[in-house]
Formats: sequence, C-alpha cells, structure tokens
Amino acid sequence: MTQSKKTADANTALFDYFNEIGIISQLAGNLFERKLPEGLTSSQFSVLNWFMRVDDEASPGRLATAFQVTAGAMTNTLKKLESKGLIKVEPDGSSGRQKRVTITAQGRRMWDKAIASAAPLFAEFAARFPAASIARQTQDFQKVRQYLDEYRYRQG
Amino acid sequence: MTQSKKTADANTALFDYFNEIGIISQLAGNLFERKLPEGLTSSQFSVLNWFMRVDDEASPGRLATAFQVTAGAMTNTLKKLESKGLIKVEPDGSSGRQKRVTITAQGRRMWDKAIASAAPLFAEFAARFPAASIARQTQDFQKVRQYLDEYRYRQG
DNA sequence: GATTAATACTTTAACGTTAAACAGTTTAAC
DNA sequence: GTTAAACTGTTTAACGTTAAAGTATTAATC
Repeated sequence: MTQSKKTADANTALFDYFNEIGIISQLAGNLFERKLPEGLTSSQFSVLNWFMRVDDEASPGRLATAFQVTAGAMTNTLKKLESKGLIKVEPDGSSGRQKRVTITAQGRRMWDKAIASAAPLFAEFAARFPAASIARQTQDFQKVRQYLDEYRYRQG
Repeated sequence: MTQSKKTADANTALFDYFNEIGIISQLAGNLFERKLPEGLTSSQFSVLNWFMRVDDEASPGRLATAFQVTAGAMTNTLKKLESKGLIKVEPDGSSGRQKRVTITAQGRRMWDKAIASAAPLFAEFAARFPAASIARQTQDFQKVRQYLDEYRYRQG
C-alpha cells in the first residue's frame, strides 16, 4: 500500500472516530436531559453535580475550566441556575472581579431528584456495558481530551 | 462494600464517561471547524464527506438517519449547502414527497480543499494515537451508539 | 503614583441542535 | 372512491454553545 493511501485511510478512521463520538454525545445528552426533572438541562445538572462531588464553592471561571466551556457559556448556565434558586452567586470578598458560587439547599434537593430520575437509564446501561470496559474507555478519553486541550492552546 | 455504594460508583463512572465524551466532541468539533475553509461547518462538511464516501445521491431523510439528527436539522444544513452551491436539491421523480440531493462539482472541490486544510490536524493526532487504539475505540463506540439509538426508539 | 497589561466576568450575534406544529404526498382500509 | 393513517420534509421557538467586543477590577511596570 502506498503512503498516500495509508494517509487517506488514517483520515477516514479518525473522521469516523470523532463522528461516532459526536453522535454518542448528542444521543446520550438528549436521553439524559429527557429524564431530568422540571426542565433542568444537562449543563445545569453538571454544575449541581460538580458541587456535590468536587467542592462546595467555586468561581465561575473555575467551573468554566472544569467543563471546558467558554466563560460566556458558564455565565449563561449560572444565570439559569440562579433564577431557579438552585445556586447562589455572591461577590467574592477577596477579589472584586471574581464571584463566589455555591449550591443552595434547594439545589441539593434538585440534584437528589435528578439522580433518582436518571437512575433507571444508568442502571440499564450499566447492565449492558461492563464497568471495566467503561473505565478503560474513560481512561482513553482522558488522554484524548488532554491532547485536544493542549492542541487548542498551542494553536491559539 | 454495600450494594447502594456500588450503584453510586457505577453512576459516577458512567457520568464521567459521558461527560468526557461530551467534552471531546465539543473540543474536536471546534478545532476541526476552525480548519475548514470559507465558513464551512462540521455538519456541512459531514454531508459533503458522505457524498464522497458512501453514495452519490440521497434523500434528506436518509442523510438525517445517517447522522442521527432530526429532519429539521438536516433541512437546515442542506439549505446552507445549497445556498453555497455545494449540493443540488431537486424533486424526486419517483415520489412527490421525497427530494433528491446530489453533490455538485463545486462541492467536490470544496471537499478537496477541506481535506487538505484539516490534514495537518489529523496527521498530528494520528502520530500521537496509534491507529489500532483508535480502531478499537471506534468499535466500542459503535456498540454504544447502537444501544443508545435502540433505547431512544424503545422509550419513544 | 500613573500608566499599561492582564484577569474575571458579561453581553451580543450567529450557529446547529431539538421538539412540536405544520403542509403536502402516498398508502391502506373500508 | 373516500377516508384515515403513515410518511417526508419544512418552519418556528427555545436551548447551549462559540467568538468577539465590552466593562470592571487587579497586577505589573516605569
């Protein structure tokens, strides 16, 4: 096989790879969102979930970095959550340009409800795909994600 | 470990799994789109790519199924491509409710240009991630994608 | 201490997407 | 043949996202 053929095949394989990822992302996000209570979106749930799992307070910028979205996207998500009373956004005493975001008691209750609503979906998926396989794939993803993130900053 | 703890861990692992997929999808789509010429989007390129790789004509519905987007989304993408002269949309002689979509010569030239523009991105990624690993992951994806697609129709 | 640069967040316009309502066409049932 | 159902594609409103421009605050430089 010539080198140019090999290159074309590699391109095709990579395109298929990212294409599958895109479709799964779309289907999974959509299925999950349909299970969420009271119009909560995946993005909004992700932020609540972060507060339940990682830390109990954060700046908007820290959250934007954690989810690798732009600051504008995070501003939008936080406004939605705040208007629903699920988080609290206050000025940060130590810095006038930062804000301090925390989850409210109502936010915690909404997280509980969301987890309960989505449980059957997760349970069925878990029954079909072995935990070890999911764990291995997640590790693969982390390498790819890290690479793409570096590439992004390298290019500007 | 109690059963309830195991369940919680499985949920967390699955959430991380889909979360990584979502982030990769977003980062990769964005990086790729930045490389594309003349404001061509990933969705638009995907349709051109389909015509170069799968078949030389299709109905809008067939394309929507192939990419697993709604019919409305495909209508939108096709209108953009048609207005740029990259595809042709005609009434289908054999059925009054279907349309017949084909790629134009200009569309083929645009595809060539897009492939050339994105080549360095793909080449660098391919150098970093072994083809065998990508192929294996893509196979994993296809199982997950198929499952999610079935689940979707099962639920309605 | 004043000016410049960097940082943190917000706002706006545009994109692709979904869901839902819609119109037209074809098929099936009676 | 009429009527009802299914199919194919379009339109609209709303969502989250990006990029880019904008505001306000803090840090660095001179």
